[in-house]
Amino acid sequence: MAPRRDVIADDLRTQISTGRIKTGERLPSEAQLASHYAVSTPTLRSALAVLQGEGLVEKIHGKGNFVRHPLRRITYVGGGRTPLSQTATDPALRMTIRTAHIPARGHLAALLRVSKSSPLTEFLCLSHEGNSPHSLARIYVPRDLAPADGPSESPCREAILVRLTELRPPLAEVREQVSARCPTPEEAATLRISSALPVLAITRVAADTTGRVVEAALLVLPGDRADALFTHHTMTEEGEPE
Amino acid sequence: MAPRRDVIADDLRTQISTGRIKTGERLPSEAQLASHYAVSTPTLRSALAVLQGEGLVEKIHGKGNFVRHPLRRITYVGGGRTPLSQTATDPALRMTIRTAHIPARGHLAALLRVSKSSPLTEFLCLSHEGNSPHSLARIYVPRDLAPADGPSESPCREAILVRLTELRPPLAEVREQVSARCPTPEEAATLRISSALPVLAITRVAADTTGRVVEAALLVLPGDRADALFTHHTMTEEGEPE
DNA sequence: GAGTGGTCTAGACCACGAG
DNA sequence: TCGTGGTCTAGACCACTCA
Repeated sequence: MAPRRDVIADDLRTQISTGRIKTGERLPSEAQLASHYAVSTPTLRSALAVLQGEGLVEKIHGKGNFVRHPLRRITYVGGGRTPLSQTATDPALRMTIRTAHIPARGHLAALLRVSKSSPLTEFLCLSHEGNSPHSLARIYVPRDLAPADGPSESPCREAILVRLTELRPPLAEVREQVSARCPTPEEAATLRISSALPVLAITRVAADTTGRVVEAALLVLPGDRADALFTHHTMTEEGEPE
Repeated sequence: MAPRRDVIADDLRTQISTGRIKTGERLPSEAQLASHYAVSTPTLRSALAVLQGEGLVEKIHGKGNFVRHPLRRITYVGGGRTPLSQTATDPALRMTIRTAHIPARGHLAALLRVSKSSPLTEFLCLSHEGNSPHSLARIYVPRDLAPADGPSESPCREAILVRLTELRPPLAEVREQVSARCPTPEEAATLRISSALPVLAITRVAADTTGRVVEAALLVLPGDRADALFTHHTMTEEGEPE
């Protein structure tokens, strides 16, 4: 005999996938659902927790439980040609970028192989589809390689990143370390995902032909709406993939 | 004011990390802990759930809650040179392999680009450190490329995989699709992880110079004990990394 | 202030593991 | 059989959102 929690979760999942509860719509209140299924509130809440873990439902305190928009799955393409490869593939994504000038702190200094408190430029990129945040990227470059831009708030979309790519010297090596983990509370808040939803965390370090690190990027992609793809060509004379 | 759940989780986490509760040891029973912290059992259980989500504690029904051994983090190295790159780096890992002959079903047939029910050999690899499973790999190759081995149960460790690597033609392209997700119930059971712990799921497809797919692998790496590393070299004449 | 989710309680009963 | 965790109840009280 299956736990009531799972029975209820299954039922709601079916109602969502068959469209009986429409996407973006609010579910009945937890109290209503609990009495409808004749269970107590904790039981009902644990059923909802299952759906949250699957990324199907989003709870908003004081407002209710909402069916999440099934977002287009994006694919991050490894190899470091562009700062956020997915923007190239999917023009429907909007992107907001915040620029800041900061000194290299402990972890970053090590990644970029620069001395502590040496000047960096940080690009905080958040891509959206509609109102739903889609991915988060923090890109750090030594300040002398960054576009000398105006103050810290620039609305000019991807132009910055394009310029960033043009400015930097040809890359010799791109290392991407990938891990699966739960988001930090801040990441969960910015991406508006449950803190139980796995994210793909990618740390990308790109070095030029002299061995100098020209970029370090910390990427966070919600597991339910993003993959990463790495293609490795052997025996090919510099065969440009894509 | 922080939730009691988090206060308790913090306290237990401290006790674990300072060694006051030793690794591998059993925690006091939930009832004892609940009365010690003066909370109800559901509250205490939700505190333990936090620690399970962090991979610090493992519950075993009917036995108790145990502090997990902090396993060596392994690194999967992309590029597809060896079937499970981490074995090369870490000789302390044991590995059990089960071989089976199966027909290509829907998903696999597509991955390997073979017709349905064409013969495949499946290698089911489970790597261990001590008693703790470390990673799970299901490797599929067309049967004519597989080592013609004996019956379905062969204990001869990595020899099979080595032979597998030697047998296959030189690779031209390796595509690795990486995603972060929660494990399926079966995966959670074999890897003995909580079903809330994120895993890194890697689908690797390797093709030879003629474009024939010679291997498809489904890798599952628990997020708390494995990363993946992809290195991309540009402008280098076939510079063999590693 | 009305309605929503967030947390917590004190106890019940069931299912699993080991002796 | 006994001790363990697994599930569930019927409420209580607090915190957030919005009119």
